[in-house]
Amino acid sequence: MSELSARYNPREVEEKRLQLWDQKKPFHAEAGRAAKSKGPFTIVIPPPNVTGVLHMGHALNNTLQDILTRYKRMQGFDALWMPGTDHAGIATQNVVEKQLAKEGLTREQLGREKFMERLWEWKQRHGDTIILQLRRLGSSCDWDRTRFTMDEGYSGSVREVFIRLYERGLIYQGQYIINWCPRCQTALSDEEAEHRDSAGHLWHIKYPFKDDPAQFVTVATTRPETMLGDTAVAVNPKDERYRDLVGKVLVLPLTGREIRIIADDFVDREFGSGAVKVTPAHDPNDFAMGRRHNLEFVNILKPDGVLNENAGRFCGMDRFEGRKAVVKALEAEGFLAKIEPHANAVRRCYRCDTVVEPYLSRQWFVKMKPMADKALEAFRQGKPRLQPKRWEKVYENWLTDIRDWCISRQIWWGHRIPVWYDEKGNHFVARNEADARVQARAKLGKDVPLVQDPDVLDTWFSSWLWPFATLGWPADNRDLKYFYPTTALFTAPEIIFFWVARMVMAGIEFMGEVPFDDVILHGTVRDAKGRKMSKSLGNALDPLEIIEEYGADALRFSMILNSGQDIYISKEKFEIGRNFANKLWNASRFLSMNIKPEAKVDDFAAIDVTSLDLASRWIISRYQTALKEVTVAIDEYRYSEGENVLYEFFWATYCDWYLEIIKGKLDDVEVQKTAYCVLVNTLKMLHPFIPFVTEELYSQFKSKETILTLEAWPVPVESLADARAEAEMAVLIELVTKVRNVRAQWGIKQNDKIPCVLVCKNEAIIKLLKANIQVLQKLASIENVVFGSESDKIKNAVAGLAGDVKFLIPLSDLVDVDKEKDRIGKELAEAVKAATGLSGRLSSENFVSKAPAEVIAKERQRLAELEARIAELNRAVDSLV
RNA sequence: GGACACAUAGCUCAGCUGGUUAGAGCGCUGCCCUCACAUGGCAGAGGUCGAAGGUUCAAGUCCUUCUGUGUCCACCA
Repeated sequence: MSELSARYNPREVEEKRLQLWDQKKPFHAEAGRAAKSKGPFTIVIPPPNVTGVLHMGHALNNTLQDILTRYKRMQGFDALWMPGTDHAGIATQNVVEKQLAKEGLTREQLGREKFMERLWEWKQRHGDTIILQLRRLGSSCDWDRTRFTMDEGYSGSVREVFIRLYERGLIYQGQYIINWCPRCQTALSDEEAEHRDSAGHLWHIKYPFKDDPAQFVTVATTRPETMLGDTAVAVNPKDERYRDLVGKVLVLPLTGREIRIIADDFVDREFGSGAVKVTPAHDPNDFAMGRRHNLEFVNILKPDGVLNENAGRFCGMDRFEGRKAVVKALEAEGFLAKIEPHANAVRRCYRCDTVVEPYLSRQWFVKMKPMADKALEAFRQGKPRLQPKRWEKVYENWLTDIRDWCISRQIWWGHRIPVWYDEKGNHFVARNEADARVQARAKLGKDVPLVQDPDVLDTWFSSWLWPFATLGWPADNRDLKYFYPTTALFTAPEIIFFWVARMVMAGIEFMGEVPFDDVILHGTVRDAKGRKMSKSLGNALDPLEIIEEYGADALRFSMILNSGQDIYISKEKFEIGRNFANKLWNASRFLSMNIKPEAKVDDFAAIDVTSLDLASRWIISRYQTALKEVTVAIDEYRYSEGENVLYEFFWATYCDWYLEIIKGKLDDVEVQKTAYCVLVNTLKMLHPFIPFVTEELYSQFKSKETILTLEAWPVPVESLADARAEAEMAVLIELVTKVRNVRAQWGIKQNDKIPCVLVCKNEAIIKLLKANIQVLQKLASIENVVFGSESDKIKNAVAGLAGDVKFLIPLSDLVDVDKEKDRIGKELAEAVKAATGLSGRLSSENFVSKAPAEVIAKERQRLAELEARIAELNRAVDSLV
């Protein structure tokens, strides 16, 4: 291992490791493959969209998954991490359409077939890129299983689900108000239409009565152009002001259409004038009212957001242009009562940010309530758990107030809806056209021409099947049985509704089981100023650039160390990870230069602990603690904490103290063994976090082709915890620090060995210091140490050393009064608890009143005595100072 | 309009069920290129734990109110 250079070169090492992993496929999972299999462990990747390249969010998300997967694999689970990508319907289609636009083409001009070819080309090129990038990050996915939501097999699962849901009465087609994006020209689900606050206006318009044009009713609206589609005015039936007017006829300005005043409970008497214009074809509430009152539905918009012939003289105008024109006309003709500023939330397309129109159209829907109820039932039994817990309420609320899911999209990139129509509009839900024909023949008694529904399914209608469709469902196979349900899902809170909740529903519906035990919702990656990283803001850090410059380990390490709620990251942060990897490299290099082959043991059982020096017993004990803490932290998904423990242990404890101490003791083979054993096991613990450098170093010590993720995770050994060694080392460390401090203050150079008198009244401590005098001398750079416990002895000692003595160091071993007080208080609480069985705060309500008075009195008496003793100690301390 | 989260050193954050002297990294100051590492070592300065009350022997930690910041949800025109 002598070829190790003084500086760690991540690029070289990572390339080498990636090649090895590619060859040996150590991440392949199958039932019972692990040496001593502990059973299945499964994660499915949140499939990245094929639209883009790896961003920091992916880097975080996949690092988290990789940490757990590598850890579980080391623990002996058959660890499967299922990779794949998502076709991302609208998003991908938009990107390719933009590309076309540059060539001056539209998708209609190109035609469906040619356009789809372009999309598949895009997918071929970009789908593989992101997978490659995930590999460079170190992700230990079972790459041979990589799935794509539009793969043939996967598409079959999607069709199957549609058909089964239809057969179960959970899918229906209907004419409803949906969210329509005039730019994408497709329907959107409620989740895809995001509310965004905007400063708008409230226009008050006068609607005159037919039989008395001088009188009018005033209505208010934020979208004045929709008045062209009004077919009623509604008031609250309990509203005194309008009671007598219900049923009267008004004349709709600008159109001359006669509309009636209706009464409906929906209307809020307090808002505006208390009268509402009703536009059943362009507002979801009005739509409902329209149904209740049998109103006419007047659609005034074309799919592209341009006013149609129903808009009369405004026909041909864009909706926003039309808005201005309508207002102008109303004003000119005296119908505009007033305009006031009004803040309201406008829905926008989550893919292109265009203002969405509530639009009347025929779409396919999934009836959600029955599935949501089952999901709620499971949730109440604790499945899945969400972390952090606060998201559970959000999740529960959404399921409770669920609305039906509009799943048809008027785009081309996606799964074609498996429905065929005949000329009369009968529909046949079928696995393929041949089946549809069979159905049609059975129903109609003859062959008729059939046309498939031109629409495709919402992209999430395929994503929600991800945990089982990737395993081959509906085919009943061994993998599906073994690896489903999965263990944990790592994702961002933004997609709890889009994805997480729906996966739960699909999992229960088709597999009879919630698809994961734990859902870990991690934060968003932001820049140093707290802004979301995005291409348009220009503040996005490119993970690949970071990998090039600092290494994938550095990227992973720094990111995890910084992960709190949200992650604020800037380029300099990656130095921490880079430096840590370098430190690890150099410590290993140090050992490789100083250790005999026979000292290379990786089991503590091979070390004769009884013969070990204090520092070695101490580092073994500290290692045990670190191991336990890291294991618990990973089990509880607190990775940054686990990483922090390792960082502290390895750098501050192992390198800064232990390695420095043993530099004078390296001729002792047992010490060599200890140093090596702790290092090698620390490499194992670090491996899930920084897989490249740890495996490289590990294999340098072992054989070149060792795969560290297949080695066993270390197991703590209780008997190696050594409280005495820890206490003794704490004293040594404190003393050394103190001496160094004094030296620095007195301006003594670090290499200058100086004589020294240590003053201490505690015989046990003096004994300890004498036993470890070499360590003391080395680390504190002192010599001719004299211990003094009484003033005359000190005087003699100083006299003996004559002019050489630079300073005296008194070691305080006085009682810490505050600490004593705390101890007494705790004792009191515990004593009362022991006597009464009650625990809690010693407050009047919840503790004292429940505990028998005499117990409290007795304990309080004791407390008083103890406090008196403290007062005494206080005086003693004061007199010493 | 509803729900939630956060506020700790100049900056980014730890601090889990209340209990030693509130920690780390970066930055800053001073001294060191000491034979693993200057992507390093040693030492140091810097905090009324957002504000005000309260509970407790004990509060950064629990309760109430306020202020500030952020996130999610929402069919009041």
